[in-house]
Amino acid sequence: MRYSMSGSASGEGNHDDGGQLYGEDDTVLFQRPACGGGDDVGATPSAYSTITDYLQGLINPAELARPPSCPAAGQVIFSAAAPSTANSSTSSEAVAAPRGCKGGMPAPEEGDEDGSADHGSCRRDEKEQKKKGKGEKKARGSRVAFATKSEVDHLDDGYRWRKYGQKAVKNSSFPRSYYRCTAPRCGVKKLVERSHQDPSTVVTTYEGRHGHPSPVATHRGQRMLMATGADTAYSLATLQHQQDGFFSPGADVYASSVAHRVSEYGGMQFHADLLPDATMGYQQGYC
DNA sequence: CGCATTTGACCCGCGC
DNA sequence: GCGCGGGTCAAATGCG
Repeated sequence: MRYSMSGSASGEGNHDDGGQLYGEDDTVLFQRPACGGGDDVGATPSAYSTITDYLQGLINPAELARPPSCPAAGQVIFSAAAPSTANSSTSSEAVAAPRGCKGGMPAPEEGDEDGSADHGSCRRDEKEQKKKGKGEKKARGSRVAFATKSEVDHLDDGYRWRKYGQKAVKNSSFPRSYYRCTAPRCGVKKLVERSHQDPSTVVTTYEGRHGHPSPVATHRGQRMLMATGADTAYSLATLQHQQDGFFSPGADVYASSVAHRVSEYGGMQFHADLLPDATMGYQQGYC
């Protein structure tokens, strides 16, 4: 409960130049195109337009793994990253068991008890096991990255996260934060970092899938209400623009504090180079 | 007091 | 084999 609702998330207001798609080394930088001249929210958004959607299992990473023919406009940029290695892309979207790790990295559904395991003589073994579990570093489950314009690093996506680490990453002046879902038996992790190319962009990479409902959603009783933060707010704002009435007035109000700011910004970027494992990335509204 | 965050240390994989 | 970088652990600390 310590996580404050980051409804204060807001766009910076500096528009992307947009319209470009260029590579840097092996990376691909997707940048928002003008797409329809300013108000690019004309297209019908995908039903899987938000981080929340993904977290709720509405987005199938396998779906993300293949470029959409024409993604909807004005949504959160996200990319799916198959658990591929730098040298091999043999893994599919399915969670790959860590090499030789006994028991391996527990699947999110199985949970790792979030460190609730008994402390004692076996701690070392546990540690080693977990360390070995890092073997899955290159053979992870599905990863989906979202790039979001936000001032706050940790966007509230409706789930409760516990920060377990922070590291300075190479080629970036911003640290990367590591979060784990606090729900018992849920091993979902997320990495949050700012784009070194656009500090106003927060790249959130989700790893694994929640096997439980969002606490916020449960509390509010509405799926869309799980959506907070600029990312989803942006989507909501987009929906508002379309006046499709998809979400409830409650959700409208809930997100409006940030949505209007984000929507007027409207620019998001996805930096593939922040996601080494990313096999694809696209920005909705690119068509 | 309980829980989350911070932060230095540690481990592992990978490239050279 | 060694060094680098990423990811994780866990004790210390902070906060409500």
